[in-house]
Amino acid sequence: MKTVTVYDIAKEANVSVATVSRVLNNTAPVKKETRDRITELINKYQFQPNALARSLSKKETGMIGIILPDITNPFFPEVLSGFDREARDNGYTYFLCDTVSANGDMADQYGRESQYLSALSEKQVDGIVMLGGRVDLAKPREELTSEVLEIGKRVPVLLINGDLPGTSLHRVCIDERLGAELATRHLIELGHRDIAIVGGYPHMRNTIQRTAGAVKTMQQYGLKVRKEWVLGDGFSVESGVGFIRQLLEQRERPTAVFCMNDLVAIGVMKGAYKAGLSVPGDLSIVGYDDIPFASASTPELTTVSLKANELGRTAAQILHQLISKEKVRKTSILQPELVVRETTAPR
Amino acid sequence: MKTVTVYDIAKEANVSVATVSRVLNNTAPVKKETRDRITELINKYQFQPNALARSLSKKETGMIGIILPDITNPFFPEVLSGFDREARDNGYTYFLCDTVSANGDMADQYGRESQYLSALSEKQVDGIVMLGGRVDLAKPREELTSEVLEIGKRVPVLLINGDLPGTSLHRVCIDERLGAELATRHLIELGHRDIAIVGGYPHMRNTIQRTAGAVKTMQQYGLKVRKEWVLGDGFSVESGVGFIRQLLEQRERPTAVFCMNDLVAIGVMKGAYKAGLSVPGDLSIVGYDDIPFASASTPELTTVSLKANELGRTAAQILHQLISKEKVRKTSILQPELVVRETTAPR
DNA sequence: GTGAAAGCGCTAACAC
DNA sequence: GTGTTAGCGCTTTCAC
Repeated sequence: MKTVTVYDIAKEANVSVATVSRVLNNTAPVKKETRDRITELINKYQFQPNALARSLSKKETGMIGIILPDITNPFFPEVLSGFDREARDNGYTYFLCDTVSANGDMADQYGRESQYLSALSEKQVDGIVMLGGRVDLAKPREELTSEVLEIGKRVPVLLINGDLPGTSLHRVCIDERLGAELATRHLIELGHRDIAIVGGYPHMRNTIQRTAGAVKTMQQYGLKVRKEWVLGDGFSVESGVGFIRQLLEQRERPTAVFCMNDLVAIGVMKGAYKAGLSVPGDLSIVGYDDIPFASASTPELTTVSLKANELGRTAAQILHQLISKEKVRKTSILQPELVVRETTAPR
Repeated sequence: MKTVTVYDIAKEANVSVATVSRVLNNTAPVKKETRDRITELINKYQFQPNALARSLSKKETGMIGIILPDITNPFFPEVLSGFDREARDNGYTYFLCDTVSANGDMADQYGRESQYLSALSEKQVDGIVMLGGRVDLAKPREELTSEVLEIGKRVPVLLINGDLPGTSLHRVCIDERLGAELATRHLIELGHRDIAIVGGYPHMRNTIQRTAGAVKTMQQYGLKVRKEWVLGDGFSVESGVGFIRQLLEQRERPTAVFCMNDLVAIGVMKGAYKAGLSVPGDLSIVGYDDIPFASASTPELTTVSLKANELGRTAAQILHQLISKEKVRKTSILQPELVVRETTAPR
């Protein structure tokens, strides 16, 4: 079953391939009569132009690459979904490049990012968006940065909620500090003075910023930030369970805990239950991200919405503008929002 | 900044493009000396072969398309993650085609599937996998089927947990009936006799099969299946909340409920709490899918694992074989597994 | 309004 | 071992 090409259509229609191409792309007027003849043949043979050939000559593919760490982390599908919608509407189709997921082997995460980066570049994608992974690092190694910078010269690169110091790549972010402030202030206004801050990784920008926001707010209100109530290393449910256990082992206990993300918050909640505490009766908990589970748990989780969907949507818009060579400002910052639900209560 | 091509490399190395191509693909022996010279230039210019051109001439792209309804539904990232891992290892990169997500506009879901189907085909993907959407329909419209069949003639198509009656497309599935049997039997063995079956959509194959499995099992044990305890139309948390409300309004109440998926189960659990019931004290609940949240909730959800990850992994394997023109059996069936956690207890 | 022909960048016979 | 050259299937000047 030979695949039919513009030549086949052209021949049978007694025109040149140029004309076929013209009706295909509506790129120049064609006499209605010939146009109809061609259209008919196209339908007859179910002709589908080869996108590879087209892209090769047009030097644009309508393909985008999106590199992220783990689609299994519910935060990412949310931004992806916003991104998808917008990108789709603009006629793009995208490669999903997951650098960790499944094998859970973080070890070579950055190596995999590099592989994808060059694979995408070879595939001539029109644009690349990165989130998580190296762009989350507070101090990425030099090569990690320069590599992206190099790619960025050939194709638009957009960072979501990340940065690569010194590159001035385009990025769309959430105001992380503000999010943390919102959460902390909420707790304080409920009368809490003994607040723990748990989760995250000290080498990640988001953790640093969120922690800074929380600490600053507590200090503004004259609250003391206790070292032993600031626990790190983990973004998972399990780590959350561990954090609350550590907290409960101490002589003095906090009455509220601000978690670096919702997964940790869920873990903390689980751990609290197992320890016989009631939430929010004995312990108020606020998360961060507002993943779907946040509203599915019982009690429903009070959290900070990162506007994941909007983040993705905005990213797609900006990337599109970048690809269209429109002027775009380097950094777009979205405002997070506190979502008060059921895990927080007056002290 | 002109992009460098094999010609540039060839010229500077004083060889022909053929030789460059040879070292690029290791497709024929090249004298070490010339090889080194070429390799050096490749590095010097950071030369990256244009995958479009390569694919155009080789007639293979290393690209796969995967069409699914909603990446925001936690079941899908799980299978995607298994798929990703395996596909990546085999050198594929894939387009994620989400047909619902974000806008939540189910209305034109099938239309979007069609669009993606032809977009992928034009992009010359090496294979396509479909899950959810039309392949979940018990009785898909004729065009929905024939369209896929048509595409299937030009490129391998694999269905995950779905089918298109009369097409004999390759597919990898879970034994849905068995899963439902496992769940139901578990409940019965705990002493429950009043079991409700809630969630799903009557026009979907999985719902039909799961319901059939549950009903059959109940009958085997001589239990009565009450019409008013079989509630449909919904796979969401909200629908679950609605189902339990309906159940509790009735004069006689079930002591256990088998849910069509975990989201519904979570909703049922929420609703039960709001109504002042304790789980599993007053009501045992079992879900279906084993999404990550199933083990994160409190109490942790007893559910049937669909082996989502394995489903994805297997799909990638089989698709690879299909692409490599190896012999593969049409249907692969995976066994589900009951995961007993905390939402089920003796009557 | 339409055609001829030169690319786009790579691979793969085939010849030497 | 290496070079020549004809594709792969489409777009796009430039003529007419």
